[in-house]
Amino acid sequence: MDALDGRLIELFAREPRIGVLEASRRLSVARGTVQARLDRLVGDGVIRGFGPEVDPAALGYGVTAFVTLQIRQPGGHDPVAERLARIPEVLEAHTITGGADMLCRIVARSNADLQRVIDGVVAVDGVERASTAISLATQVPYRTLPLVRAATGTG
Amino acid sequence: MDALDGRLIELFAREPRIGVLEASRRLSVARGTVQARLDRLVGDGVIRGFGPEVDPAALGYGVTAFVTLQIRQPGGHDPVAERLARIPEVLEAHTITGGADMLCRIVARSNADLQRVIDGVVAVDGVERASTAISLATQVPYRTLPLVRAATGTG
DNA sequence: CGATATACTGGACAATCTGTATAGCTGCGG
DNA sequence: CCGCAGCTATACAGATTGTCCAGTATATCG
Repeated sequence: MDALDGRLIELFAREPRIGVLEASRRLSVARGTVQARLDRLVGDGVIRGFGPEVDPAALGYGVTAFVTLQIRQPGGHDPVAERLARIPEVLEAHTITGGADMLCRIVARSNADLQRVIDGVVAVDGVERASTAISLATQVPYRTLPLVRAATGTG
Repeated sequence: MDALDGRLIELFAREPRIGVLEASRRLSVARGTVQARLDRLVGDGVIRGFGPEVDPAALGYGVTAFVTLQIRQPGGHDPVAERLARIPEVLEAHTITGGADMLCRIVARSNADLQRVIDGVVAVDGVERASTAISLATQVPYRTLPLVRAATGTG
């Protein structure tokens, strides 16, 4: 990861459609270089992929909430996670340190719908207790560019 | 959003590189249809973009933590968010309901480095208190495909 | 110091894809 | 019954991709 990698990622983040050739022009390097760098970044897992980023809100799921769970320990976390994964509205789940055992991000169509989703979560076998915090506003939307810049000494 | 949209998103999520033409072949529809659908999905904001997904862990930031903040109310949330946004390791920040005022996702290079990042967060003017939960494992990685399927009645 | 490996440049090629446009067909709503 | 919207099928020029190659500079190693 050097500065060129950083600029490359930034460029593609800003204008994903430009393609390798145009990118090489913008960065003033040979096309083969861009191609090689990109292949390496993907190969190393730095870039997970170029999939479409779907906005849950545009799909009608305008309510986001963070739910912390307390798990009945005997079973362990994995079986719980496996069942949580079956709920489409559970976008993400982590085991965490601290008072709670897991933290998940869920979405719902409305506050009323949120109740339904939460019911689905607490109905998961092994979940003892759930505590919900609704996201009122996304002050900083998920991003990684500043981190890339920090890591590569770019911009 | 109908089933074709769902299959289209799923296809591009699985193999982002295939291109419009190949996608039209896979879905057995005309190329123009795929192009029109894609344009509409992007136009409607359902698909935010096709930017590279960067893995912070591959960049050396292997530690993820969720920090809940209590904010000194007089200033409001926005100035705090604005300052949090300047910290590259803050990947995301929300204002939330419940005991705490904000929840942010941060990353760091190590547990020791996490201390540095948290110090940076609590140093933000307006932050009264911070409570950190380290992510031990990502049981369900961030995903939206199941939601797309649920919303479109796909597979 | 000399030899080898690595990365980048600049160029070439065929095959493919994109952007864009047209015309005809079909189902739905007025 | 008519018109509109969405889809199919097709066309074409221009651009891009995947893949080579040779030459050069920088770095590494013995």
